[in-house]
Amino acid sequence: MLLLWLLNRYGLFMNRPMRTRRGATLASLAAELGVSRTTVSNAYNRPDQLSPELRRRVLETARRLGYPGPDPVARSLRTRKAGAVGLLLTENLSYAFRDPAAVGVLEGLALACEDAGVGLHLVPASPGREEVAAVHRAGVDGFVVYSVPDDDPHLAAVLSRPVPTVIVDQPRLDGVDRVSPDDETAIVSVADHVAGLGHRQIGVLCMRLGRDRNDGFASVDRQQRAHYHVQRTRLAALARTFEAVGVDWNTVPVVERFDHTVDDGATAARQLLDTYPRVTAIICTSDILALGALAEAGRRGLRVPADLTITGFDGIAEASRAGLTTVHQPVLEKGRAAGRLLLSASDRVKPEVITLPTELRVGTTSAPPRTAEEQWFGP
Amino acid sequence: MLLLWLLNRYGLFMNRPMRTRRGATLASLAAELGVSRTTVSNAYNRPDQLSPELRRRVLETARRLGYPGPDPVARSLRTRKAGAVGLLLTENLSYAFRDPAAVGVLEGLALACEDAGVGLHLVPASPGREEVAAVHRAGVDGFVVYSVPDDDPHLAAVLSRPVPTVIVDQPRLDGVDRVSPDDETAIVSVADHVAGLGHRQIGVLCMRLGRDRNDGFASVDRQQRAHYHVQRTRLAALARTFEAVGVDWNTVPVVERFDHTVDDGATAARQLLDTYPRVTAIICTSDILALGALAEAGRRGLRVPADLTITGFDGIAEASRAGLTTVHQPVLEKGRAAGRLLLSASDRVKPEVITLPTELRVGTTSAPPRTAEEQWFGP
DNA sequence: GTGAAAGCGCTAACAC
DNA sequence: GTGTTAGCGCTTTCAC
Repeated sequence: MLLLWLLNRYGLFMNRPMRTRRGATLASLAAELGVSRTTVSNAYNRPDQLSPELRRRVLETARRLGYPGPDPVARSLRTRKAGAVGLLLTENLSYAFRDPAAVGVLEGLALACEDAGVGLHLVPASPGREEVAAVHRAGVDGFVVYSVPDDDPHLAAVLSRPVPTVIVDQPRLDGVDRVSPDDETAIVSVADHVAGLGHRQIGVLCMRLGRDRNDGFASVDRQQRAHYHVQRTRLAALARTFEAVGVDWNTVPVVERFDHTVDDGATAARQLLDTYPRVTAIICTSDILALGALAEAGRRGLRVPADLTITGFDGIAEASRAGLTTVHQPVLEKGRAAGRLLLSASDRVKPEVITLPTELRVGTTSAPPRTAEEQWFGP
Repeated sequence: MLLLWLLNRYGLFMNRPMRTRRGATLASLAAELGVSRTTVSNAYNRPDQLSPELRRRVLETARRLGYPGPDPVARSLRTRKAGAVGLLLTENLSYAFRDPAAVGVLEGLALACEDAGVGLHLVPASPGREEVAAVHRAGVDGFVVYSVPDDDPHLAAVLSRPVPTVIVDQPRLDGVDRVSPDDETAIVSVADHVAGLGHRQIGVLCMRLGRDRNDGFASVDRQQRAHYHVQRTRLAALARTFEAVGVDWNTVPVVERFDHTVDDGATAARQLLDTYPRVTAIICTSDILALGALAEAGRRGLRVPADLTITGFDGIAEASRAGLTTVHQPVLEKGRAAGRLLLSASDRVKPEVITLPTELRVGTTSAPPRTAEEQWFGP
């Protein structure tokens, strides 16, 4: 039994006349049964189109011949439906799977796909790899693109394909569906909160601003030229808000990190505090970085928020556990909305942009700065 | 420009004579250029087969006509290569993405796929859904099946497809490639450790034993009939080890949980301790459950390991952070090995089984039991 | 270096 | 309820 199965599996077991040594096809099944291909096809796809008895015979013969049912690729070619959604994620997977915000999006997207009964095809695309062939090779009905830089070659490849595309977060492209939080409002709410507390000596920790690695301070020029729309927007909004309360943005240190881990957040905070020890608040463009900053503050014996205010962005579970002041965005919903949008794309004609709500969550890591006197003499 | 692009995108923009309103094809491109289809195909797939000049012309015309390159599905049909690996995961994705062990496997698999430049196709298959159509619809070159019950219908569907399959962890099927840790040895090392410390009043927390929900005590019969090979093996090995030191396994409470979360581990521990307060050690078949048990112990004011020994299984990062005594298994390697095995499947003929090493890691959650006197009068 | 012929395996009209 | 016809869009010998 097992032997037969193996032989059959490896295509060595052919009990039907055939030129090649491959398995049975719908045509060969039809021939064996003495019916037309249509009938066999119907047995699988439209059970109501043929008598139960005939259907039983077809399926039974199929089993006997080891016919595994209609070939999905051939069917896709014919029906012009791949039954899968592509996900483009230009990030190390090892990282993507560890970032709760990314996992949330992935999960939401997967849920939407599951609801629709379509597969989720992860396109292999590491950050370094310029190879976009994988995008062209993916047999999918559409793509979800998650947070890539403006000039990502994979994104260009995706857009060149004649299938609907939904971008999550970034970049912002006219004519392309998008799902993203109201980034501007969100970051402004944090900035207002921090500025409102009275902080004027601030520092910023941000994520990668370009496809090139720059682990260190980011000049205003670099900030403005950032290839990542989200970071660019957040920094610009911060600049505007603090300029409005009299802070010269040119004097505000912004530390960039290529990788996005808690450790990187910690080293970024260290770099910031080593050079600018008088900073009273660190605004981070992500919770992950903020958690790192929190760790570094602890290491230096700085009390948060008494000595230092730290804020994040995203509202991941770890952040609320740590009591981080942050902006929450519904990441799972983001992914799910993207999936739904994509799967309903054929119904629409005009590009749609879904903006998700965000919410400032004041935790225990933000407070008014100590006065200069307090700083030197204690409260 | 944008308008043109949009029109083209939605197939309304046809500058070529065509019956349908769909985009250009390789054939239409060839016609336009006055060359054969072969030449156009070569321009994409075998650049060395035609003059650079001609190739340039082809690509240039393609761009002009908005031809997105060879259709991946048609190509797959012709080449009999889908360029994707299917992943069958009969578990709520929301859970799968939260379980570090599962994420590790996923990540390793994704890495292997990335190395090979093939996509990873997540098959939509929730636990409840009996719908196996998605398996048949997936255009993939093979499947990786991650930890499903013996009688999973999706698994049956996968095996009916004429593509190679690699099973990770469970079930154990003759003739099918598999990658799994040495479960037996691993759990015995924990059991020996606990038994060696002198524990005789033990309790066990285990994961789902069948596709039916049974949140509560699991009879020996149920243990032995478990549809999940891994759990069955682990429980059997525990039974054997403790019987060997004089414990009657019939008296050992085993609490089962359908869902696999820290909270479930906590409620399971509560149920166990409420009914069997004299238990001195809780052996858990996963770190997640053990972390829950740890939390519950804290809630009850039980000191670990002074009052209660707790052990886990998997060696996830959270476990080492908590100092949990556990068995570590290389989850990332497991996924990567599965991917490599699958992608090299055509080279082999005989089924291969890869067994990964495990390692007992004694932490700070295991110690000898207090004597009866100590229990009542303190140390 | 280029082209002609021959399908890959299937489904959707439409006719019977 | 069942069969006939006509491709879906592509690659791949093999000839020229």
